[in-house]
Amino acid sequence: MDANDRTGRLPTMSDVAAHVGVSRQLVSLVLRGAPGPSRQARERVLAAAAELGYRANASARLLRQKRTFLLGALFSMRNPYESRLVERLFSAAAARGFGVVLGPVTDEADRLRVIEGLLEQRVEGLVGFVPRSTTPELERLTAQVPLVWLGGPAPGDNVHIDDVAGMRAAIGHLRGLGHRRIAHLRGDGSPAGEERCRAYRQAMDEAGLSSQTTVLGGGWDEESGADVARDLLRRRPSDAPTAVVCASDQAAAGLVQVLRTGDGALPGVDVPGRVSVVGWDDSYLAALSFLDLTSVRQEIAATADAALDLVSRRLEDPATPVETVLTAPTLVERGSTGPARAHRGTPSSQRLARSKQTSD
Amino acid sequence: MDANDRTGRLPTMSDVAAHVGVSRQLVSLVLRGAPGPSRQARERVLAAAAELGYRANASARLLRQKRTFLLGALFSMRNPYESRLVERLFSAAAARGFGVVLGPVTDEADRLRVIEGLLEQRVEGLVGFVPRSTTPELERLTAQVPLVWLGGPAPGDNVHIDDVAGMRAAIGHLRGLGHRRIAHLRGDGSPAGEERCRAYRQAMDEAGLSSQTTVLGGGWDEESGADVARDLLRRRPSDAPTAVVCASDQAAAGLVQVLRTGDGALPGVDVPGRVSVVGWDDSYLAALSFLDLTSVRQEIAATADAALDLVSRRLEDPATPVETVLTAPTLVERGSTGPARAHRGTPSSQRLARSKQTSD
DNA sequence: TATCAGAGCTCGCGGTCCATC
DNA sequence: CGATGGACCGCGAGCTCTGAT
Repeated sequence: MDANDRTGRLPTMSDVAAHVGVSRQLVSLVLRGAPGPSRQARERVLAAAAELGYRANASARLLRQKRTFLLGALFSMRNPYESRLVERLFSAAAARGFGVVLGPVTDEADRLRVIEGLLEQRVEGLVGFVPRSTTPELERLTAQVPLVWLGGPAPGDNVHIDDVAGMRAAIGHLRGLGHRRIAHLRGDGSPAGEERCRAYRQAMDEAGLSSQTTVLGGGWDEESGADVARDLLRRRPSDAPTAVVCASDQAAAGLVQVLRTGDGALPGVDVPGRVSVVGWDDSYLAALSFLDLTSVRQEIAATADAALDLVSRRLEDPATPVETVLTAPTLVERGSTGPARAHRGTPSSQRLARSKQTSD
Repeated sequence: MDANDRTGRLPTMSDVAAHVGVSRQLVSLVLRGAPGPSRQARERVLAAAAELGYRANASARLLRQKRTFLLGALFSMRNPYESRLVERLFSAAAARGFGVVLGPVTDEADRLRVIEGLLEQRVEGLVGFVPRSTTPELERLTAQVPLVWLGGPAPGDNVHIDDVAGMRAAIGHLRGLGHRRIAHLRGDGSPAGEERCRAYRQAMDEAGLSSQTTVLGGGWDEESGADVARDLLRRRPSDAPTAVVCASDQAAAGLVQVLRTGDGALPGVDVPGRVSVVGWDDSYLAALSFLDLTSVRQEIAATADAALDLVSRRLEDPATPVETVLTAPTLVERGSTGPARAHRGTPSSQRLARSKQTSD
């Protein structure tokens, strides 16, 4: 427990070996847990290593080994869903004997530099969230390494939620509650947003509700939901959707809060009494007691596992055909959806129908 | 633009050197941008490197160099504030010639392994968020490397917000609006939470409001705020605080939303009409249009810079005395705080005072 | 003499540092 | 000044060597 003497440098395997009076290789074998060393040798080496405060040098190990068993993760730390998934990627990768090097992307232009950094660390593959847009440089770079895209459709291997199945589930649930005017609060213009919007249209068609198709807003965050809410509050009930399927929980949260609270002179309306809202992701937001959002769940663990399966396969056989894995969503039913109301009463009678009001 | 030939291994400096017909060292000098090589040599080497698709090997460089110029960041990816700060740490460190290695902590027990991983990568110092609790192993480990704690008081170098100054600003603001019954929605029992709570008491004392001191709840997240809101909604106005200073924006968000919307049979109340709310951090939540929280701002950039200053100083001189840097907070005034109302009217007259109500 | 566990030796991973031409 | 040769960072792969069975 001497820690390292203040030599300014950490002890190496040679130091440990000298301390015990054995060869450096023996120390290496012991510390790696490799077969060979005798029980006695093991104990003495481990004791010496602890005493000297030995700590492996990752650079040296990585440099020497044929493979690094490292994967890079390309994501935004600002996005809770991405962070969660990357967290999960850690344990899933560890279970397969891989380490994960984080590559947090800040600006879109930064992406290239992050990838270069990961490649300099000799990651064997990449798992990353689809960029809003791509560039020739990006494509050239990503062609050099096995890569699986997450979060939306992309050229090459990719894993993302089955948007159509999710929309079918959400819209089926709402139909069962009597809704017909079911709108979609869309994400942005990225491939992921477009895909989800297409899925909404398709699911509405399949449900025989083509004529009710309405796409609102445009954005993933709370503010996008809030904007749409203000729009809806201005409409007459007969002119507004009775349900909204959102592209994200964040947007759903903004939508619900502004719908309930109102805005300035606009009085709030009840959720789900007047409008039912479905979120997307089933993030922690959806589970908050005061939001209690029905949400289309993306299984984070399943997505992470599928991504690693794909990377592993491509590492083993670079010629394996490109694959898209759609993960199965599940609808988590909570309190933000409820029966559709027939709009026959006057606004005032509706107002009385539910005795919730804001005092003061 | 040949990319690397499919030899299975990336080209090395030797390959580039051979391709140009010069020595490996010259290539090294050119790629490092070191002085020495002639203009001609530079161009030819760079061209060859691009042609062959050369990419530096970080492990080899780190292994050879005397110093790594690497810092480790210990944080939770689930915490938006921590993630933001670490993001900022990246650019701030880069400006000083340091790289940052991320060490995302998941479980508290995991912390040790994360630190060990960073030390194996030979980070020269650590910047980390204070743990909820400490252990002997943790202390032994952190004693081996220059370390600056963030987010709360801790033994050793640390940088965190000046809680007392923040509380003074918040309470002063509220006093100016006529509030006296100013409560505190506290964080958890961690050092950071305790410190902020102490600061609240001190600031209340200084404001001559000792008798009005009230501490509510316990937790940083939205749900903690929601719980406190439900408690407040049950109280008679004369028995409830007219203002609440929260330990976090997240808690403030939960508080405001449940206060406004009400809960089940409990009708909502107006914010800031009935209760003023102050958040803490000035995170993106505070700026959301429908929350619009007055909040005590923690300057992320200033905190990151101060942390790097401290680490740098300790790297240069390990014997420099332990230091605590308190960053100056600023109060960002928004719409969640307003004039205190005298509670002389009847509840019904109060209800009429503001014509916001929930219909349907 | 053949076998084999246990330990050691040599080389080199891909760069940088220093001295030298 | 511009370029080079050699040593070396800390470790792991693969082989050799030793002595006991």
